[in-house]
Amino acid sequence: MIALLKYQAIAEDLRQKIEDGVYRANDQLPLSSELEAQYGASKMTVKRALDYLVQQGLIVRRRGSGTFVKSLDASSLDKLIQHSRTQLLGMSSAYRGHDIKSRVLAFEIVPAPDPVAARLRLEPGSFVYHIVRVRSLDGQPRSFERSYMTLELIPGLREEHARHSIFSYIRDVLKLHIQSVHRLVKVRCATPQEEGELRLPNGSPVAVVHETYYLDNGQPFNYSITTHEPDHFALETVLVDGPSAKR
Amino acid sequence: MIALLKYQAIAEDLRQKIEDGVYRANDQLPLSSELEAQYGASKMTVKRALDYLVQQGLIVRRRGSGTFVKSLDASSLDKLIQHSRTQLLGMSSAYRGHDIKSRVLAFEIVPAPDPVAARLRLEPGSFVYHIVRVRSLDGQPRSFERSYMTLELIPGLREEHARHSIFSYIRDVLKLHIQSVHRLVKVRCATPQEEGELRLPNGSPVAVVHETYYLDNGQPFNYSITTHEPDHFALETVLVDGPSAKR
DNA sequence: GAGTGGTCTAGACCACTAT
DNA sequence: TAGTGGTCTAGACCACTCT
Repeated sequence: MIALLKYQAIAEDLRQKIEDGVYRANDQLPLSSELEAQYGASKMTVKRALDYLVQQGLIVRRRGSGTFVKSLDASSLDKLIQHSRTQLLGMSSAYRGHDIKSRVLAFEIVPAPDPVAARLRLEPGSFVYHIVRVRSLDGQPRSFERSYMTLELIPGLREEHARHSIFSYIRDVLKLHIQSVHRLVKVRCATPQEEGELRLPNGSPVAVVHETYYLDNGQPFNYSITTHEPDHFALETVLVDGPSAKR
Repeated sequence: MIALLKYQAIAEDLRQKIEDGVYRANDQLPLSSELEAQYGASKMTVKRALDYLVQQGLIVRRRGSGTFVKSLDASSLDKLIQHSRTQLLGMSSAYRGHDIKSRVLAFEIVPAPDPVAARLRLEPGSFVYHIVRVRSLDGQPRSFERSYMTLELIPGLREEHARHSIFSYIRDVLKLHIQSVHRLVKVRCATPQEEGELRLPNGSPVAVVHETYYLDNGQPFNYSITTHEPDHFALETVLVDGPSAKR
């Protein structure tokens, strides 16, 4: 286990207390000054911890009045807590404990098609891995993924990795860090191929997620288009208003 | 115009420079120490400004090596910059300059159905506004919205407001602040009513967005289910990995 | 080892809410 | 006016990268 930063430890502790019902919906949290004393932390550090929970959608802060647990129903609370733990993880980590299988339909090296080259910032015709997989959860096909990865940035990738976790190869073997993912969600009808692979009825709707993955040096290394069957697809986000200064 | 906080002003200035091409993809930004001198700001404040840009997906920071503009293609950059400006705004603000119309199909006060009462944290049977609207952009129907708002929290709402902007009534007249939105996206086939209102072909796929809006006191005041026609629906998000301390 | 960003502190001062 | 959270600073010290 990796040691937590102080503000993360404070946030984690408070999150646990919210999860355990020590602090309930609408409760006021201890004052900042009390939390500072309690955790032996400075004002900035406590603030940072609380900001983290605001970002995750669990609490609300109001200048002049206090910090409160959001009025959430049990199911939303559960989902938020789950969600905050699985933000940037691949499917393999997010669904730990389930039986995840990846069937590899294609694993080849090809010149990048133009739109792919643009997104991966490659010279037209640069070589990329082209990987097509069907991913199943507990035996049921859930998503159809077509992904393009820059050959140069991810050397030595094998079909073997595609069958398990490409991300663990990148992280554990290549020692590279994924910094961020840019995601675009759209909707359309399944193609005949998708209907076949995902065992969908004719004309079924699907969610199409376009993702570009970036390393911590700012380079995109993976562009993928993933089609999700509609019954289990659900994407959650929390949008929080920022500070707005001097009205 | 509202005065910007110092870190926001710095972030804004740097964002503008990225947009203007002063800093281009893969460029290294000035060192933190140089930015501190340039803006007359402390280390923490500069860091906060840069964190803001990281959050928006524009830059990448690497301890020991520097801060760099992400390697983005022009179209992604445009979208990100647009996106960062329209995070929490309603449709009316996000599409300023376009012709937005809301046709109100229903505006009534009813006892909250159970699932709605749960999400709005109301006693079963409490009264809520029930508003159904079709929203059109430049004359084309884009979304079908069914929304439930807590009567008690939003007094005095009239059909008139629903035809224009409910949010501006809440903000400007009631002087309430929207703190956050919890959003869930799903996919399914359009219902016959949706097909009719959105002028969709039979069996068309639609994106269904469930949103719960919270005030800055932590109370949910609006639960809405919005169906979007598939051709123009596109939802973007940026996920960024957090700090990870002491490996 | 020299240079980068990251965390944390202690405290001054500001903005907002409640009463 | 008392009490809340928010911003910003100056500086100590830490963690990582590069060469």
